[in-house]
Amino acid sequence: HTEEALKLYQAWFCKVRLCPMCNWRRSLKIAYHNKRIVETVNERENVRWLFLTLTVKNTDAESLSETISAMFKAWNRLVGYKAFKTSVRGYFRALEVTKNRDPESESFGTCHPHFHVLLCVPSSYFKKKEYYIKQDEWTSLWQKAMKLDYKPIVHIQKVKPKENLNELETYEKDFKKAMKEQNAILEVSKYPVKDTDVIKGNKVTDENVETVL
DNA sequence: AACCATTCCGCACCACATTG
DNA sequence: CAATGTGGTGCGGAATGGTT
Repeated sequence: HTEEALKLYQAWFCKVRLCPMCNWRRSLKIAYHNKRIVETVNERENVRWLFLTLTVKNTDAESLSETISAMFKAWNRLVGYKAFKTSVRGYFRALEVTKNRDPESESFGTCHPHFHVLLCVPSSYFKKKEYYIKQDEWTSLWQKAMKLDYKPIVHIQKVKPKENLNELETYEKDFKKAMKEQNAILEVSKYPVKDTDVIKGNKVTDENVETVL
């Protein structure tokens, strides 16, 4: 349904999901790719970019792989939904897994897999009712796709458009900034079900964010 | 009819191994 | 060494069937 010219490069980091070095090397390659794609698309099409983060509750190490494959399936459902198809013209999706390394924390050792998604939407996304998807709707779409019995933490924000297309780095900066902000939000966010599901900040998170773009 | 879930299949990509 | 083969994974379209 989406035009091929707008299809964003897609990748999932490292088979050994928790290996920071593999992720790091890989992400450098992908970052370079994405920068070029975003620039090219901006030259040809009048589009905006959104930054979406999809999360689930923390999981223990044993069920991590199940959770992740459930997330992939859920993602496939999500992109099939009407709302998504009409509003989104392309995307880049990255899986990130962080681990709570704070020995003081109740949720010490639990894993926190989540998707970071760069969405390409029409420039009229915010104006047209048939395009715009509110944060609540993103949340319920993700909840439905994941078949969750709780409200997942979902965050969406726009990447500031820069007129100046020559500067590749502007998007890099904006994207980094968006990631940092969203991770800051994740760090202080609680899931309503249990307080042991609080996501605590840790060094690994910051490093991963730093290296994704 | 519209929307969504599910399954199937071919394809692309990648890591790794084998071959010439 | 490069070229080629192979298995695993996810994508994406088609088809099917269920639900409203």
